[in-house]
Amino acid sequence: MCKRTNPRGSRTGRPRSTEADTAILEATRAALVELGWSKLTMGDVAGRAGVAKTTLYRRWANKNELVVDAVAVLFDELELPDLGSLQADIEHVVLQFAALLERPETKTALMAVVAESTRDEPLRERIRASIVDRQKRLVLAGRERAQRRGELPDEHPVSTVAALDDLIFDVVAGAVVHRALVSAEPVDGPWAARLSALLLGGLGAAAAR
Amino acid sequence: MCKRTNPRGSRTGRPRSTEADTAILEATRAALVELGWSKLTMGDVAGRAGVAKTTLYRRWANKNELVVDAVAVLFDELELPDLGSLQADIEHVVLQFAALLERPETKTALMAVVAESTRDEPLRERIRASIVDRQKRLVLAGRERAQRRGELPDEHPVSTVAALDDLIFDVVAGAVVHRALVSAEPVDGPWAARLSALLLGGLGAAAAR
Amino acid sequence: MCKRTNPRGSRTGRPRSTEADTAILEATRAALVELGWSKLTMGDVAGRAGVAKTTLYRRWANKNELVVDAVAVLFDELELPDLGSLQADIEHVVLQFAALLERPETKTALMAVVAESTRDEPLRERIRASIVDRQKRLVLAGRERAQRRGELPDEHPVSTVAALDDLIFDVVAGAVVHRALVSAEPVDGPWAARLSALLLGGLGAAAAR
Amino acid sequence: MCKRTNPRGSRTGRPRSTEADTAILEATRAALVELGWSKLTMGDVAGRAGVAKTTLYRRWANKNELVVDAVAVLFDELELPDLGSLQADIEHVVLQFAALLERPETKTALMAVVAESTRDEPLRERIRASIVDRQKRLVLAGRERAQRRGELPDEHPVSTVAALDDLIFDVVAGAVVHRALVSAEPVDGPWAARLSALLLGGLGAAAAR
DNA sequence: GCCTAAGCGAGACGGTACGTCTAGTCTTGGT
DNA sequence: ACCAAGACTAGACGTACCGTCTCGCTTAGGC
Repeated sequence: MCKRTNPRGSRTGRPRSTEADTAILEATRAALVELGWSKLTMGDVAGRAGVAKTTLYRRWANKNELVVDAVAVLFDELELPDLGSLQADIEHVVLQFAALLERPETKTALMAVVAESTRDEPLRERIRASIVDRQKRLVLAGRERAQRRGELPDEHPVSTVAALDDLIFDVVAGAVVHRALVSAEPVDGPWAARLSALLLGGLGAAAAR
Repeated sequence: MCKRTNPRGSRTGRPRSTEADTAILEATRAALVELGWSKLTMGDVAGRAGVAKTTLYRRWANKNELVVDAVAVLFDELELPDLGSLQADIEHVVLQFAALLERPETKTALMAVVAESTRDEPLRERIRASIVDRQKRLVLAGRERAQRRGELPDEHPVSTVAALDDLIFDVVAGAVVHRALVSAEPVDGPWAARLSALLLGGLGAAAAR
Repeated sequence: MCKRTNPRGSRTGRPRSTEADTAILEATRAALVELGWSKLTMGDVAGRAGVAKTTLYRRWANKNELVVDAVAVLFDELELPDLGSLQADIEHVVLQFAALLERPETKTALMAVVAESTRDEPLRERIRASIVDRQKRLVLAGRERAQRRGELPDEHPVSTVAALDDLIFDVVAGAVVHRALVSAEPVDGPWAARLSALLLGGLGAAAAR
Repeated sequence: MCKRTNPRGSRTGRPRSTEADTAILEATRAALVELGWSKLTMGDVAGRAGVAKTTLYRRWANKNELVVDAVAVLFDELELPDLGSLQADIEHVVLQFAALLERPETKTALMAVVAESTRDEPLRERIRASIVDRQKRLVLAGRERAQRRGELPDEHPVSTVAALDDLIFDVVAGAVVHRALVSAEPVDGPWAARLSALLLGGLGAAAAR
């Protein structure tokens, strides 16, 4: 999560304050809400957290890594309750994800750190570990549940299944992000319904709605 | 494109140097390639273009607007030749778009300006006008061509058609961007084939590949 | 005085603000009075002068050089009016110099920059040019005047005279500084009288007072 | 020398390490040689001494007091062997003192702590006790010896004698320091001879050399 | 062929944030 | 009570950019 010099935690010296850890992450989210990514400053975060700037830099190398850690936890809120059909499950997770992207701390931060990550391999890895891979579980769970229900065939080899999971993930997440942040149009029930229809039956099915 | 004080263009005074215009945009793209979005500075661009900083600010209000203009023209390269089937057309445009996102000047700049735009309405409008809406023509053309070919039904009301165009746009563009920049996996032929199968026939069809 | 990139002053670009120059030097002296050398900060000086920190650094490389320039002008106040005898002239300049060293902006700054100069050759040169050599004129004038009065012989070779001037300078300035700042005893009329007696007639003469 | 909480030395608890005391003072002198006053840091001294920063602060209230103690001992090297005449004694002590001021640990530290002391009364007192007053013994001894030799009259009242001692001290020490550190000229045999001639016989005598 | 308004390169300006450094204090566990 | 280690607050450092503002000079229309 944040850098520790000693592998198994040093035994000597004053230990890091865990209160500072949480105060900093909360302050970061608050600053994101108020200021957005580009106006967020380390000094401001330190001030909000009641902490010296050095305490931030002792834990995170730079703004990007701090923000990734601060935002990552929000993505753990996403859940996939069994609503009885794949269609309903998809619509539900799409709306949940859209609600998350509506929040000011995520909408500005997510794109910004992804943008930075195109030039910063360690940051990309951190994003993948903290955010991206953690959400793939939703696709996995949904697909397996649909197979159990018989909504999807399950005789395919493992590699095909993995490729399909990746595809679904990129399509759903990408479509929602693009709709919400690039097109800047609402991700609402009808749109979610059209998207899930497209996924289940292709363009023809989507057009029929 | 860039701000002109007088509505119909002032008749008096020294006219703006068009050489400066193009030199600045080229310098901006070069700086994006070398430095990426976050390390690009106005002073550096001015230096590369052999131009004073004032000359930049006379034309663009800030870094974001300059970068949008510098990058926008690249998106006009996208074309949609008739390859005989909707499937082929989709795969072709997906690969074209992916190639564009591979270029360092686009990959870092696109996400960054979108991130900024979440807090900057004029910037969002500029992005929409310069980049987003310009690419919707591809969806429009592809969908109409498919209808002419009989691959898609065409009796739907206009509003439904528009909503479908928007959906396709968000799904295709979103999926490619997400795959390329977030998942950081290659957008290659097989993946494009799977995506187009999904669009045409839904998950079942995609799984069959 | 302060660094100028172009030798005879660049013709191009916005010229340096001379108001800023004087405001900064005045602010520096005010800060020295209030805070002393070690608590004086560049940011504070900038704030007092109503100027950005960069404007300070554009003119002076560091705190030391700024302080030397700010304090140097104070030393130009020293004068050597003809009081009729070498003894009176010496006592007068000693008391003047002591009054200067009483001022808080000089007393703390002078020793501090001299201390720094032991590790910084350019600074030593600046001190010599701005402060030290400028005061040697007093010794020169006083010695010549005494020779005209016949209080001192004048048939010596030039090199001997120069060595004597240097000696007098180090003895008088050194004694006053040491008395005022190291011994921290008052430099008053009686002490000045004893010192001048010593200079004129040696220990025996000083003891006789 | 350094602070002890209990007046007669506490009986309870672990006693302070005397090895640490000497290691710290040696490390301080070494750091002064390498870095000079302004770049010397407490952390660096602690590191060199193989000691925790806390251990420094347990003994000295701050950097200045530590440096005064570290340097003070060097001044105890000064001696006043009987060379047979006042003139020879003066020249000898002048050259000794100059040699001391040549050493990097003294030249930078002495002026720096004096500068600090202009704003710090306890520090001034510590300097006086540790350094200044300790050297006055040389003046006292030299003057008494000269009186015994008959080189100086000895019928003066005590107050006059004390004032003369102070004057000699300020003149000699001040002149050497000023020559060495401000004028930055060598304090060599000829200069020492001129200075002692001045002291013994005044300007006329000094000019005659 | 002048006049004049705007553009131009250069670079100083006020501001703001950066990431680093140091001072001096505090908190661990261990001697 | 001491010690080593190292985290802590506070705040200055010097640098880098931003976007604005003079400067003196250039350039092309309109007169």
